[in-house]
Amino acid sequence: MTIHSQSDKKQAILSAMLKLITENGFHATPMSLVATEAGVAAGTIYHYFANKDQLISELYSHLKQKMGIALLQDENLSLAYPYRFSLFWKNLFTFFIENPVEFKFLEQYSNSPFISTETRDDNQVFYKPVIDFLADGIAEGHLRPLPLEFLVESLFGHVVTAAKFHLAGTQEITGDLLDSVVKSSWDSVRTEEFSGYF
Amino acid sequence: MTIHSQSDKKQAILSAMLKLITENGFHATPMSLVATEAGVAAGTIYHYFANKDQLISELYSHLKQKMGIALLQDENLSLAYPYRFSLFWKNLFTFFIENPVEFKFLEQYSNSPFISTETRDDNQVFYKPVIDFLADGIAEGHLRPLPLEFLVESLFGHVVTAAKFHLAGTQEITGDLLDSVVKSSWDSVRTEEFSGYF
Amino acid sequence: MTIHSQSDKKQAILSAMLKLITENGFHATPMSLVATEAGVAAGTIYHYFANKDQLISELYSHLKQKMGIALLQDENLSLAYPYRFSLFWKNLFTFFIENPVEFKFLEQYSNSPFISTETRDDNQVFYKPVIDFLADGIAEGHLRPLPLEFLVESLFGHVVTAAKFHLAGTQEITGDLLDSVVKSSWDSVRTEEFSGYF
Amino acid sequence: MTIHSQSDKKQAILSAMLKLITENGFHATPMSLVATEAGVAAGTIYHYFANKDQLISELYSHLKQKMGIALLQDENLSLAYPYRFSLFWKNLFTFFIENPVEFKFLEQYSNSPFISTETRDDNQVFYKPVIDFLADGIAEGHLRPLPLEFLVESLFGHVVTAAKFHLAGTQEITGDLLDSVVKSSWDSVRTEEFSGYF
DNA sequence: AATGAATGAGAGTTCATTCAT
DNA sequence: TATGAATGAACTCTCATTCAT
Repeated sequence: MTIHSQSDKKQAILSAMLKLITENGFHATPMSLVATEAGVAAGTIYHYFANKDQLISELYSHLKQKMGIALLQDENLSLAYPYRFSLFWKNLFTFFIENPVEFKFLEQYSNSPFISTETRDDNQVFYKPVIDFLADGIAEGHLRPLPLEFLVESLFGHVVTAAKFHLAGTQEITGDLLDSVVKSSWDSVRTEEFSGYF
Repeated sequence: MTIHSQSDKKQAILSAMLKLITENGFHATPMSLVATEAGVAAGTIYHYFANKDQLISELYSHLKQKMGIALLQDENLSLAYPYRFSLFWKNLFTFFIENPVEFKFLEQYSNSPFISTETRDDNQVFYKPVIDFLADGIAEGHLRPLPLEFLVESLFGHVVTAAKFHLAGTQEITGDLLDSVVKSSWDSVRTEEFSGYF
Repeated sequence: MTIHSQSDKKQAILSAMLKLITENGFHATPMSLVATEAGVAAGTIYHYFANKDQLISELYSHLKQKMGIALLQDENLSLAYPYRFSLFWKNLFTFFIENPVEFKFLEQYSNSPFISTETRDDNQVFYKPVIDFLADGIAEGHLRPLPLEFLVESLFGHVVTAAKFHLAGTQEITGDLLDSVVKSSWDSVRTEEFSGYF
Repeated sequence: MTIHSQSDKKQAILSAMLKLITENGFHATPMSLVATEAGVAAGTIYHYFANKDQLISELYSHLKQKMGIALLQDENLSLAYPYRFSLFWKNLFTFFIENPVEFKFLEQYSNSPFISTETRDDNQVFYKPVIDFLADGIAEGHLRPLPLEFLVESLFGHVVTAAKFHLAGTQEITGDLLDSVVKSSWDSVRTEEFSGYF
């Protein structure tokens, strides 16, 4: 009679690493501690992951995918462009503030040397629908003709900044304030045509 | 005839750490390597810095100050609000793209556990003039009444995103594109009154 | 087929430390040398002991206990007081000269800053029967009414001095000389009543 | 205008080492700390002492000599043997309790590997008069015919034990108690002839 | 004589990883 | 599959000692 099923253990290891690395950082999170927190033996980790970097990398991929799914939730192609924009924006924002630990991990490690460029690129697939949505927005004159990749990073940055501010705890971003913030983001990319929205 | 003056050595250590930590990350930058790169003995580092954390912390403070000075360059109180906005924006952007290593370090460590909250707070003084400028902007109706701290982080994020894109090398942000990007940032915070600028 | 059982390794580490520290002293006994002498890897020491101080402390406790057991050997409550005194005295003396390395360690570290007051106190339990024996001796008029703790230290000192002299090798303390030495010690604490013994 | 004269500095270094090594032990007393405590530069120590071991050794010799002088104070050859015995005993005891730091140092280092056998032997000269006194005591039938060196160590041990007990602070050894303790020591070495003294 | 910055070997300790069970 | 004792390279940091000034 074991406490963990096989995939339970893998999940427990990932969760333990997520929790510990977010709290203490990479170099203050020894594998032995991950093992203890996950309730498995140190050696067991190496049945599921080749090494520490692989574990981090897999955790990153896992969370990136989770984020991609959240981003696309309730996508509705029949909505007007600004409303679709708003939906994606709020989807991402909601994912961040409802998953603060995951958010903090992604914030800290997306640009760190622990995640290889290859790993980063592999996980872009989950965002393709939104990138296409933005490309269409430029093509159809809803969005300014800024370089697409810049546009993506810029908008992503807006949501991140808002989520960090919200989670800092001084002032919640909800209701009217949330709408103002989305409008602020939208105003930075929309063309003249859409000045009336929101 | 010595090769180093006293402050030369301290500076050499800071530079070596900046270079190595940006390339390899904190935990892949042993003090022995810093010593070699700086051309000093391992023990010498400990004459100037109490420990590795202190060294990182002092490096952070040093660069934050340098960034603060660059931000305020050519400040001109007689200019119209949007032009002052544009000056600060471009000052910061220029500092980032002209000091890519410093930029990468600040990007990577500003929010990391290696920098204590105290160290972070201590270094906010250098930015006070710009924060006041933004607070005035809201008070005088040039900027939207968003929470001041959010506004600060949001605008800072715009410059960071632009600098990262520029440095990625695919497409330079200069000339008209730079103006478009500044306008995008400005449009996200300005009130209706200023729709005509840029 | 392994060379060491689990407790073998712990014991090997304790023995190695005992040998080396007695020969060279604390600060000339690096952990790496202890590891080599014990036939284990450096890291292995830290499975059994939290740090060097802990290792010394545990060694001390171990030997104090061993000494306590030797001291009480063949205790015989039906013997006359002076003969019980003589038994304890010779028990301790024999333990010292038969375990010269252990003796030297205890000599060198019992009063050193390496052993915490707490550790020292914790190990007094092994000597309680003898301390009671001495307290009874005063109460019953066999021993002079000197402060108990002084009496204990004084007699302990006699045995230590004799053992050191014996081990120095110039002249063995056995036979008649041993009896003279025990008598000397006894004469320093006995009351008039017992002037005839030995 | 200097603060220290030449020999002042040497003395300051010896005093600083004595204080620090007694408080913290050898391996917790770095030369840099000795320099600070003595109010001199680290390098200056090496003008007066070849190295750390030499410094310890010289400190040891210095204190042994001081102890020898104290031991022989008020020596009076015309006194009866037991009174001369008592004088030496109390001289040594007084030196110990009036110089507790020096006493602690001598206690801790006399038997440590830091003091070479050579250094130890060199300093025996200061005690020659007392050793002769004891040898005479045996020859003349005042003292038991125990090995001379054993007698010396034994009596020395008595004084040390008493001084340690006194300095521990629980109970002072003065007045009648001091007399009892000297008598205890005397009784352990005197022949029958002297049973009436004290 | 005196300084103290600089040295660099070596200390204690950690921890990713292995492997016999 | 799971264990966890064992490994040993590599880490941060200390400190006795030197030497240019």
